[in-house]
Amino acid sequence: MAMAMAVAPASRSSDDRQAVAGAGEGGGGDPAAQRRERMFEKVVTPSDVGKLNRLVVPKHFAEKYLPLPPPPAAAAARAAAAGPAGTVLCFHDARGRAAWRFRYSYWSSSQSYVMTKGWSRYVRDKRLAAGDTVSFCRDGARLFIDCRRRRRPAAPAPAAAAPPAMAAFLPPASCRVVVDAEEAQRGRRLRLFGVDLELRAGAGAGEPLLLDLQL
Amino acid sequence: MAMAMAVAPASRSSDDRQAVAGAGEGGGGDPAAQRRERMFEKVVTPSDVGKLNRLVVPKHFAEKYLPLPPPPAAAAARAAAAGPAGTVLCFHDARGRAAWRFRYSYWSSSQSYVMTKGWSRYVRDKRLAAGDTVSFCRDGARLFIDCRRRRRPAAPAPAAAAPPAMAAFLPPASCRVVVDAEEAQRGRRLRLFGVDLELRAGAGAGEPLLLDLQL
DNA sequence: TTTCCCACCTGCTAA
DNA sequence: TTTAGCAGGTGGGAA
Repeated sequence: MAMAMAVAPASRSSDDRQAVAGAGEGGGGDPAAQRRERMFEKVVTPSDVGKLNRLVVPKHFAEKYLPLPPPPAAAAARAAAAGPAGTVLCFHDARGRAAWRFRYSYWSSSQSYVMTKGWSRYVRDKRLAAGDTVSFCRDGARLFIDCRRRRRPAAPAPAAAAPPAMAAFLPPASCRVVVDAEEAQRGRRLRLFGVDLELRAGAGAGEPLLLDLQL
Repeated sequence: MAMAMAVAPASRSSDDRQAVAGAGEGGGGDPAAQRRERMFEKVVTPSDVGKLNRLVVPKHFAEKYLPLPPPPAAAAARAAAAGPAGTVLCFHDARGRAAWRFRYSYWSSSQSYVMTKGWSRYVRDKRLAAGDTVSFCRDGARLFIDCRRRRRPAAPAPAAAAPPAMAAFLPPASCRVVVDAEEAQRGRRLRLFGVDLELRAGAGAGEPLLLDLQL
């Protein structure tokens, strides 16, 4: 994955629009928002908003702002094996009255801190896309979450590059759809002339799949 | 996924060949087999025979035939947290003298009943494949398990299943195109609404490619 | 290391 | 429309 991390402490740079309380659309001039301490923000990766249903929290931010009781401490957890590891964090929506509960835990296999359960709902409800930014703040013990769109909305969807409905009957050029192998293995869906094409590869695929559409 | 469940109580319908004791190949005319009460059978899914090492038992059959002490009862199980939940069921092989022990438990997270430990060995030893059928019977307290191959050893090329040109405008049911991995690697061509689809897989493909066409 | 196993998790979909 | 069921996943621990 060639995506740059692009994680930064929420600095007060000039282009840092509504990084904390959303002075633009939702927050109005909420004075309470002024008291919120910025913790960190992250430009989300494709994986963060994809089917892995988890947000990787950069380790240094995680350990600074969201410490977890026994993170690398592989203590005797057999006795208290009740329930999944980690904890549940409740974030208030910086722009509304909603609250977002995320399971937050440490994955020793990848040595990373992640938000899992609940995260996919946030991605869906906020329509988060790769390149967008999520920011985390706090006011005392109260936690807040906010997000904002990336600067350039980017090409929406290469595959959906606007094939006009009538293109099928007036064949245009040929086009090629390259499906990343990893994506393909998880189930990739294309839409062709109003028909959903779901493509799945076997387990061992190593190279990208090609779907040549000769129109 | 558009996979039909194809689970049914083992009824004595006319096409229900060798549903219980395998009168065809193995069981001969075993009179003992006649006393066995059919419980249920399931056409196993790719997951049931794959790397998840578990068989999902349809809930209504599980609750009817294989009740579990405290299934939805979220009783105080903290005290006796020793060992995994659930129980162990012992099934006699309907065709032989073997016995198969499966851990059987309830997963509250997915609200489903599953056979876990021991199941993968059965899959391996019987060479179970997706689409095959496993059936469960009993004679009093004795439990039996049997399996049989799927009827059609897999369609050679359902791709040519003649989707009429106008089908796109009068949406029929959904159809599934299964492309053999080896075929796919050599370059497989489909024709959809007059459009040639050339499909190529990567080098390492191990399983069949699926192209679900949901019309 | 690999495989199995356990207890979680979630999107899709049919009812 | 909402929801229960389940197919298809995950990380982590044990063997």
